[in-house]
Amino acid sequence: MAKKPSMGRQKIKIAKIQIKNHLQVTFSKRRSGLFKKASELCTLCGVEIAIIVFSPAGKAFSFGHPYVESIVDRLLTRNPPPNSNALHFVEEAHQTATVRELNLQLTQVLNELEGERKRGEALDHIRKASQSHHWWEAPIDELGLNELEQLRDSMEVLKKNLSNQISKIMTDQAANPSPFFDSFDHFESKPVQVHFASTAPQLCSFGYGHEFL
Amino acid sequence: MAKKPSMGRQKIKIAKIQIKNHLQVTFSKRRSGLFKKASELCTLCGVEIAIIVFSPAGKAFSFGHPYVESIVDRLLTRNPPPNSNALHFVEEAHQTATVRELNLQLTQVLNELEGERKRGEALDHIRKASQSHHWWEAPIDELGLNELEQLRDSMEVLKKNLSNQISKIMTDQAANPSPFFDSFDHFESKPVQVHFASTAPQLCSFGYGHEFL
DNA sequence: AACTATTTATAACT
DNA sequence: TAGTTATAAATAGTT
Repeated sequence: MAKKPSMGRQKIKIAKIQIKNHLQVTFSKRRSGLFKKASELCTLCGVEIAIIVFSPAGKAFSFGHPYVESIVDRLLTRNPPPNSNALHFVEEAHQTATVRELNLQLTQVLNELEGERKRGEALDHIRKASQSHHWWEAPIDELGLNELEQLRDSMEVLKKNLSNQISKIMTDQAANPSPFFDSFDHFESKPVQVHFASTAPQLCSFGYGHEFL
Repeated sequence: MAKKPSMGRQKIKIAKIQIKNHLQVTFSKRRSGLFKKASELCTLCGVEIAIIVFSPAGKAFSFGHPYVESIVDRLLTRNPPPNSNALHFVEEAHQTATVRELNLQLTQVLNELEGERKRGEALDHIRKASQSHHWWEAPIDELGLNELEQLRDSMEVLKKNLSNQISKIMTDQAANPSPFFDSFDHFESKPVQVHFASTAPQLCSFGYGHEFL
């Protein structure tokens, strides 16, 4: 008549579940939980929420209050408050300006993204390279400007070391001037002036999502 | 020394919160919790999720993995609007669609940026923690002539790559009358579909959401 | 799907 | 807005 002492809930790492069966169960449970949370938030705060989920099998699940379509449409059209009637004309008049503004913001953000991405990848490369004996063969295609500058400066140091070392060795042998090193002077005075504006006026990043101001 | 016996979490009824201040706090906390849950579900099950929330004040919050747009687009593709084949409709809505598209791009780029930024910070942390000096500044005293020559050749290649990379970046930054469209060569730009008054065929209701069969 | 031991989220308060 | 604490709610492992 022993009771069954279940292990109860165990702490898990938030990483892709490998066991397929387990994954399916977890997906089902957590999707249900997510929708319930959304439903409660709707009721408690009187807000509109839309959730779209594609299952591992590619099936679509959605939650929407009042409707998924209306909320998606609202986001896309950027319906501010319900007084758009009076503002509509003005907004249309400034359509071009708005587009231009958005383009500017988007460009800035894209630059920022590009910088961050390259930076991350560069760091990744550097990390991997530091563990390798052939670090100098690491591709630099995806390095960002900052990394390239850093690399350039570092290569300058390395060049000097290398130059000294070769000279030392060459002293005992035939002299062999390398045109390669001369070309480095080209980069010496290269001004680098790409600044990434860290502004995203319309959107705010936070914890797990984004806020449209 | 009287202790401080907090009431702790109290059970609440799932109904519209009346106290405005209280509602704001609850909204903020639960929205955060909802996005976290969504994030975990994404990671655990490798699924795509988009969430759109409009606050009581009408502000838009969104969560998307990988992008809100791609998920919305995927849902719409599966449930096509009745007159989606009308080409002139796209032209008619071109202005609006552009704004919408820009907003969407901005959203997805910001999502991406946040991820990259976190990743970069993490890598940066790892790098700083693991090494105090740069690998490329390592002494080369112990290298032999063959290795030095190999190194020199490698640097030749690296230098070319470096040169090309810097030139490319400088060119991109310098000559861009319309940075938005050029910048978006990185993304596959798809035609914007704007019309959501459609029905959702093959829709199944269950617990808190819907399932598209 | 049902059952619990636990973890996690969060209501009330600072 | 951000912490703290006690408690409600969600859920991982199991049946």
